[in-house]
Amino acid sequence: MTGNNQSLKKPAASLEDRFHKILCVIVQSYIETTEPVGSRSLSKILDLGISPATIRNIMADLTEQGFLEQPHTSAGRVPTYKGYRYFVDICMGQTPLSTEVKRVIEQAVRESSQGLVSLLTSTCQLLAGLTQFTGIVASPRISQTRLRKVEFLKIEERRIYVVLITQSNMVLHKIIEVSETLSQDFLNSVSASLNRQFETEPLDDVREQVLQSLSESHEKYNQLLAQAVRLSRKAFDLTEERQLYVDGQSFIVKEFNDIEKIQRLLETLEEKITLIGLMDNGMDEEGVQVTIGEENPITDLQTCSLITANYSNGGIVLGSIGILGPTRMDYSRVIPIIDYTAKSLSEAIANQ
Amino acid sequence: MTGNNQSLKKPAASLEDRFHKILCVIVQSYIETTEPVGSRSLSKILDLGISPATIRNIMADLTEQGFLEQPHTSAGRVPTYKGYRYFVDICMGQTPLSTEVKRVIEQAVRESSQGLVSLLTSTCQLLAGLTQFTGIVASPRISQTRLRKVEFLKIEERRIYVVLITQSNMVLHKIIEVSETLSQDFLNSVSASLNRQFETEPLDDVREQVLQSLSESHEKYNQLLAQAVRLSRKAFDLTEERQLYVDGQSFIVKEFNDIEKIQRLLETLEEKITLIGLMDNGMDEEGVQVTIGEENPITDLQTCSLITANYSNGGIVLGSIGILGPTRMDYSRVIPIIDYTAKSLSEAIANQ
DNA sequence: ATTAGCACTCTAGACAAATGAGTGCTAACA
DNA sequence: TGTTAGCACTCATTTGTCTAGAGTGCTAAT
Repeated sequence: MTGNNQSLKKPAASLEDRFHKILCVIVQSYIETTEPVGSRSLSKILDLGISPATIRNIMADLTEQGFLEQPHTSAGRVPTYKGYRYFVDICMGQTPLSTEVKRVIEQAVRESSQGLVSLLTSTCQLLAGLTQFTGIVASPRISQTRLRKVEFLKIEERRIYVVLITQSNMVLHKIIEVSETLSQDFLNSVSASLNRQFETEPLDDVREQVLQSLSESHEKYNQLLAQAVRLSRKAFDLTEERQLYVDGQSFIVKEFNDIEKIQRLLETLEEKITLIGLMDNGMDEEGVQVTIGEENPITDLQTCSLITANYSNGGIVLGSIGILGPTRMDYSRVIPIIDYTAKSLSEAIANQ
Repeated sequence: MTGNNQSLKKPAASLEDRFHKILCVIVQSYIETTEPVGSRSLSKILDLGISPATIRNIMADLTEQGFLEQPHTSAGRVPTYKGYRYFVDICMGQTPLSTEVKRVIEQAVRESSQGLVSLLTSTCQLLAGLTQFTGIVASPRISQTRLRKVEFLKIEERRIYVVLITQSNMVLHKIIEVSETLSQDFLNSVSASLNRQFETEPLDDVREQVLQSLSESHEKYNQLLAQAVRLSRKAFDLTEERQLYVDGQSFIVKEFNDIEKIQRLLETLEEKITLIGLMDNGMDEEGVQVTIGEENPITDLQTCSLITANYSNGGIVLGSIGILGPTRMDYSRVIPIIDYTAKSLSEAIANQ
């Protein structure tokens, strides 16, 4: 799906040098102008003394090979997703980020030390602002993270506020309801014991171990222990309460003039669950991932490209960030932004 | 701005009965069909044996008085914001909510007991889903709420996680950074003392009192107390970190076919700060507030109507919820939904 | 006061013609 | 054999014109 270089491994090998050059220039020109590019203007841009007629022949071949297509007979050529893929994988250079942009990213990420939610929210805003496309941020898969500390805070007779602090100092919190009345002292003792016992376990394993410790201590089974187990089970039952932050939907309108397409895109962006699944697809891969047009499994997004990168802590991938824009976006500009932002975000989480 | 019944207090007094009836039917018909309504069809709908010509005369008068306008000379009439205002204030009945809708609202609000953020998020989704317009929810003005409990949790050498529980059992939390190393024991003693001292104070006053208690205990001033004061000051410096939740932007596309207008609206919805200010405008008023078209101070929203209601706890208004839709929305359908949702939300907060 | 009748206005849609960008093909050329 | 000039052709877009239809405002009759 993503990062597929399928049939096109080497540049000069699979396509003649000129083919290569012409394809790149077509994509580049189309990205700049949004206009289908014709043989005459291409001949001028190339400035290699090749006549439009020759170029027409080459373009016909490229079309046959699936890199280009024509909106209609008498229009210029437009890249297919395969054309963009070739461009991204082979032709494209990356515009290095100016130190100013870097500073903006670092600052934005550093300033929001008000906890994870505000950090992710402002990262999302940052992405949208810098790229001028729709920013998307998926919150961490918490089950993969390791726990450092648990605290229980009784806020009412049967309601307990649970604070979970991960190894990377992320603070998670939830309210749980319990059926029995538990004293704060009891809660403290449970948390103390948990903290000692499970300090470095991935969250997913904690529940398992709680159950095990129950059976191990079978003989000293008692009422309190049972309560502690019930409590812990609820506390760690976080069943992937993933969040998805989206910002800059208005940029979508700018890029598409088909009103129905706009609506479908906005609807898709409101389907958080689908999008989270999509973002998670790239969790295994490193670096920036580019999903172009029809490479995207979600039909409504097949006129778009999704640029994502993971953020992580201590080698463990937590979640991913990215932007959604039209296939004809300026990849060389956007990719470095996503890359740097993801890295800065990872650092910010590590330094918290 | 909102709730203004300016020049039109009594129905039968200011306008003849027939004027009243015709205006109402025009608004109603336009809301249903989205088509400018002409004299002929109106004559049929009314079925009072009044000829189109007569109706034309009346419509001309209503236009002169500013209740109606014509998109162009040969079109039917369309209500102005003043026309809608008359309709909402005087003509309109409210469609009572079906028990099913009520149950949906209560259930949605009740199910999300995972804390305030998720409660507000799902309320917003609920509003969008039920009304099929864009849902907007502003988080509580926390400075107005009363405090019940404060806890400090040391998550790192110089980072402290502060949990604030309000009288209405809302949980607020933030991370603060301190310059000196503080022991968890010390933190506990500070929170214990604060809890005793300020239990029922509005959050805004707490900081004041902390400073006062400092000067009062001037003679017993010591290092620890100074630290405690610094800590508390930071903890309570919440400077209105308001959140705004928006959901269902895609519904905007459905309602407007001008692509530029859509973009401007989406941009406005991304300007959270502006919107929060707008929502806060109605904080003093009770019940559902309707801001129609040009009544709205924000230019880009003047083709829309904003329906809002406050949610509160113990008589104190916390924040507001609402929807944004086109001026020609079905007010009688939407208003009861907002009303009931706001009340349910208030209850949910109270029962937490 | 109400209404019928009529001339008038304006929009939306249909149709045709002109425009122009761009192609594909063929024959000539180096 | 690869390249190019030339030309006929295609098709989207634009412009102009026309018509149908809906609705109005005005006037004169009831």
